[in-house]
Parts: sequence; structure tokens; C-alpha cells
Amino acid sequence: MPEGDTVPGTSGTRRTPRGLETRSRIVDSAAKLFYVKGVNATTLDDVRLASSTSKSQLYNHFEGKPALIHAVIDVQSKFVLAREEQRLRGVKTLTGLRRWRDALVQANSLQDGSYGCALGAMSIELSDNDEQSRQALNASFDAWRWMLVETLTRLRVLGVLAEDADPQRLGTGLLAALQGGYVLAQNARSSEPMAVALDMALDHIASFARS
Amino acid sequence: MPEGDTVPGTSGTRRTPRGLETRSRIVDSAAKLFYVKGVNATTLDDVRLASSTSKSQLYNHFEGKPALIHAVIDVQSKFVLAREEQRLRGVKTLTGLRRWRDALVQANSLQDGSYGCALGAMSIELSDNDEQSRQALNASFDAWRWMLVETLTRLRVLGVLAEDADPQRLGTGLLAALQGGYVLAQNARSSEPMAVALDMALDHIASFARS
DNA sequence: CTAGTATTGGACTAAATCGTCCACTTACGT
DNA sequence: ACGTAAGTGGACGATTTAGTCCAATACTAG
Repeated sequence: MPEGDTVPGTSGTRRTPRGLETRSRIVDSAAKLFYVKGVNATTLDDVRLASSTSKSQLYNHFEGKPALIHAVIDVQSKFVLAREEQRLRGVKTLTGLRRWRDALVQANSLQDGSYGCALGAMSIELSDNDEQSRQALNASFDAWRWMLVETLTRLRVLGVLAEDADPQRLGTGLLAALQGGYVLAQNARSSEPMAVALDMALDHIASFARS
Repeated sequence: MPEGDTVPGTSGTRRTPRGLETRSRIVDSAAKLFYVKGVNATTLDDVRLASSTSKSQLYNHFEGKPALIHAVIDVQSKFVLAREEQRLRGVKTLTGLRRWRDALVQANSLQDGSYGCALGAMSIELSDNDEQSRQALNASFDAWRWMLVETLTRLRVLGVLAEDADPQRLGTGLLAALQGGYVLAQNARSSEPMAVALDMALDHIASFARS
């Protein structure tokens, strides 16, 4: 994991446990604020307050706001990808895929759809102005897509899906349905659009089920 | 068209043609900037510069930045909905629906997917912080969804789709696929994910075609 | 034409916000 | 234990940005 963004020149600055703890407190607070308020609407003072730190700590651990943003993207990506990896790993049937859907819809409904997808939101907000963020987020989306493609490939190998099912396209479509579901759900303050969108994608996938 | 947001107390201020022309120049410039830079990243000075106006003109025609944002949401919504209405009105076959898809994908590919959907982007950026914007955008999404539902209903009535096709759910799914396609396309700087997402939705709809 | 109203230009204020600096404290290696 | 480097607190400066104000100009109605 590239640490080379948190420190001015060299990445070889010595860090004590206390420093690392402070750093992660800052990143965690920033991640939460970015998620609920948006990146641009969150000021460094907000982060400072939420993390109970001081200005010098922010600038000791990060070059500036852009570096903090990149660190947050990093931690959010890891979080989402780890969660998805864990949920998709054992999926071997269409029912398992439905369970994956249920988990997403349930989590979304707990907050009435608000806040959407952490990665999707940052993507839309940042990709126009910050190329580095865009690339990082794009890599995460690609990894996410890959997990779906691998899951679908597994289903095909296991004989759950027919040979003419195209995991690449189906995986992309599934991720798009999820992201679109997030957008509509966030705006409607209801997880229902997301449920419908995912159901549509899953029904389509199910149409490739081996008879 | 509610004009009641542009002027402090009363909405009955007299306006001359010149004033109205200035006002629309401001809104148009702001709409463009919001689209390519994002709402929060656009300052009033940006708008002032792009529209060749002065501070007093901005505040003569709008109460402040929020009012300007609402005006932009209004004009963008009208634009998108008018475009969609025009494209969907005559759709009477699945081929017609494919043409609708082609138009969206083509427009998206012209800018390599950048910038995404004007409504979706503002929705994600604003819905957490501005309830009024959220509701306005939600109404637009709902109108958009309705157009798709009506189109699918028409196809069912015409016998193109079978009775068991559910236009409500299919319309929601179609809009979600489109929005998700926008998100992925914007991040990947390629319209391909959007094409795949829409194709999936259309294939699913086609599976309800009357045999 | 004239009075009143809309419109405009731009200087100005107040507040927010990013970023710097330095004295001070804590921890690590030897 | 002692010197050096990491870490901390918070004041401070510089810049950006939203918003105000007023004098000057264009327009409209009568």
C-alpha cells in the first residue's frame, strides 16, 4: 500500500504507534464526514473537530486536503472491497447471489437509502477535478466488477449458468444496476429502487440458468 | 414555472426583457459550470465571469447561491425531460427502444463518458445537504421514470410485450441501469459500461416480448 | 419629457477556510 | 538518563468567497 502520499518528500519518515493512531483517527473521521456531507462540503476544521486533533496534526500526517482525500479513498476502497470479497466468496448458487442482494438492500434500507455508495459518491464528486482520485476509484470499481465477474464465472463452471452466459457483461450490468440503485435510492430516501434494480439484474442472470 | 425563488419577498417584481436575458445568461452559465466542475466547486465569481455579469446582477436576480442552484436544477430538469419526452414519445417497438439506447450511448461517447448525468450528479452532490434540491430532483427522476413506464405500458398495450411484463418495475430498472451506466462511464472515461448496462436492461425487457 | 423603476458596475465587508509556524511535550534509541 | 526526532496545541497570516451597498445608467409608463 503506497504510503507515499502522506508525507512531503520521502516516505521513510519514522512513525510511532501514537502517530499512526492519530493518523487513522483523522482518516476515519474524514471518511465519515465525506460520506455524509460530501467531500467538498467538508472542511478541514470539520475533520479537526470530529477527530479531536489540531491543525498541525493534519499537516503533519498529510500534505493537504488532496492527500487526505486520497487516503480516504484508499481506506473506503479497502473497506468496500473487503466486504464484497467476504460476501461473494462463498456464492455458489443463484440463491447465494440473492443473499448478496438481500444484504445490500438491507444495509441500504437501514438508513432509508441516504448517503448512497461511498465510492460512487466520491467518484462523481471528484472525477472531474482530480485525475488521481479518478484513477484510484476507477481501479476500485474495476476490482469490484472483477469480483462479480469471478462469481458469475464460478457459477458457470459449476453448471449453474449456461455456457452462453457472459460473465463479463453480466458483471458490468450487475454493478451498474447496483450503482444506479444507489443513486435512485439516495434521492428517493428509500431502498426500494435499489431492490428493484438488483432484482432486474438478477432475474436477467437467472434467465441464463441451466435448465 | 415557479418564479418565486428568484426574488426576496414578493415574486411580483417587474422585469424588463433585458433583465430576463441577463437572468437566463446567468442560469445557463451556472448550469454549464455545475455540470463540468460540480456545484460546490463552482464559485459565484466563476459564474459571474462566465456570464459576463456583475455581483449585483447575481443578487438582483437570485437571493443567493442556493436560489441559483434551484434555478439550475429547474432548467436542467426541463431540458432532460423535454429531450427524453421527445425521444420516447414515438417508441412503439423494441427496435424503437434500442434507438433510444443508441442516442444515449452515442451522446455519452462523444465526451468519453465524462460528466455523467446532470441530474444524477447534482442529486448525489446536493441531496445530503439541501432538502429542497433533493425534492426537486426527486420529482424530476420520478417524471423521467414515468416516461419510461408509460413507454413500456404502451408496448404492452400494443402487444409487443406480454401481459406479465411489469412496466413499473421494468421502468425503474431501466432508469437505474442508465444512472449506473453514467456513474461507471464517467469514472472509466468510456461509454462502454453504459452500453452494457442498457443492453442488459433491454435484453431483460425483450425477454417479455410476446412470442 | 419626466418621474419612477429596473438594471448595472464594481468597490467593499465579513466570514470561512486553507495553510504556516513555533513553542512545547512525548517517545525512542543508545 | 539523555539527546534527538516524532508528535501536539493553537495562534496567526493569506486567500478565497459569499454577500452588501450605492452611485450611475437604461428603460417604461403616462
